[in-house]
Amino acid sequence: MHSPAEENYIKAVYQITARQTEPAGTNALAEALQTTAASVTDMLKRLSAKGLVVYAARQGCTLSDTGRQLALQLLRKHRLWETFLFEKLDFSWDEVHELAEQLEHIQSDELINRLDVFLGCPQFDPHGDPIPNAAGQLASRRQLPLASLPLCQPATIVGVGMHDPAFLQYLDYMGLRLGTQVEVLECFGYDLSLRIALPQGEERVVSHKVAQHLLVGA
Amino acid sequence: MHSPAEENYIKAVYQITARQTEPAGTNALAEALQTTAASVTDMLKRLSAKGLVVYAARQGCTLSDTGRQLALQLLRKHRLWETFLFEKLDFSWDEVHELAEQLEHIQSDELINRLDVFLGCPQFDPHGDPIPNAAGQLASRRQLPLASLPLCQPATIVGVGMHDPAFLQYLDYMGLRLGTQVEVLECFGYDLSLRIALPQGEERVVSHKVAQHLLVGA
DNA sequence: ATCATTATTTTGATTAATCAAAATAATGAT
DNA sequence: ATCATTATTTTGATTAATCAAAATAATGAT
Repeated sequence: MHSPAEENYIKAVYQITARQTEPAGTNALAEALQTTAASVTDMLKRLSAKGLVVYAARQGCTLSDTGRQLALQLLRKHRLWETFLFEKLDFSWDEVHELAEQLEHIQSDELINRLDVFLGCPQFDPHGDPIPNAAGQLASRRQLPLASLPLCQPATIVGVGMHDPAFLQYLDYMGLRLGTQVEVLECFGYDLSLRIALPQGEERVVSHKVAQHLLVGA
Repeated sequence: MHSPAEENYIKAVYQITARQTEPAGTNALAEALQTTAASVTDMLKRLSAKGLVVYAARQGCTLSDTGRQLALQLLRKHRLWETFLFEKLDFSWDEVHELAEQLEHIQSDELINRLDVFLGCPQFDPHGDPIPNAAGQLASRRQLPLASLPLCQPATIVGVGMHDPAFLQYLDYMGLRLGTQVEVLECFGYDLSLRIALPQGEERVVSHKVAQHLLVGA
């Protein structure tokens, strides 16, 4: 159906257009895909001919409806494979992304649906990101950065706003995992770092940057 | 490291040279890979330059030591994925091959070793074929075709000599699965078909062709 | 409005993988 | 030994994916 290269472009367009209102630019795509602008222009023409993207020279690129559906299916596959690797094969949450980048290109709806059932139809992946269902729908959830959580209001860690392996390893080291109960005890005005309470009377101090990328549900 | 196309050639050379003493011919490879002789000649030159095969024009092709190691690792990945699909995702033994053809190209030793552990380090795949270990070693086993089993000697189905989905579906339908106890009650001289006993007093009659491709362990 | 900078596209090439058709080597029968 | 058949390779092309360098369009500052 579609080559891995094509699928990677579709994912990149999806990701870039998800965080901005303008169409994805050639350079932004080249950056995201670790390739050159010339290659991107070339591929966008092919994807446009296939009806997966809307593209006109120098206007940038957006996904068509079919392109968006494809992107959501890829996201579904990626996140289900991540869940499999984390839950069943005991990979850590900083290791699963790279492997899922390969696994998401396996072509079989039947396989992915059975994997979904095998995993118990999870709603969220190991990073707390929502897993699209077979129809491409994403669960939504009430969440806010730990940095925005009021003092003395217990909450649960439900996700991360950054997927950098170093950040994830740091969170593991600090005992800050999905599902962990947290409560902000004190905010230091100087650098906005937070003193937080964990279960069993444990305490941690985390920087503002960390608190911005730790998502909690009330 | 190696492209899926290269890996498929290596597998084909392995399979062909496993069942004959001569090197694999260009046409035989083209047939196995569903491609043309011209493409094969071309690829053999590239694989030879990479040191994976031994090839000289019009002499046919054999695997080098590194090529053989690669072939065994591919076989390991293929059979472990088949086992996963069969044991965990409830695919039937006639469905697993095609999916494993894709999955075997996933590049990660760590992944495959963890999958191995997750599956309980199985020695044999859903067809009863041995799974190479991480060092490329294959378990061997005493086995013979049901057609060669003496009368009134109980045995267990341990493998199949043919992987055609239609054959595997037929065996399922007849209740002839890996692990099933069988005993030959009678051989009909006319067409060499066999009347066999299954557990719980069940009986079946199978053709000589079926009996040749059903492998049993005494 | 003009010009320098920046973003994007075009041009010309490359590599991997493929094929059809033509050329060549090997084989087997006489 | 010769010739027809068969197996294999070569030649010339194609497509997908890529890139460096050149060309072009858009943008923003003056």
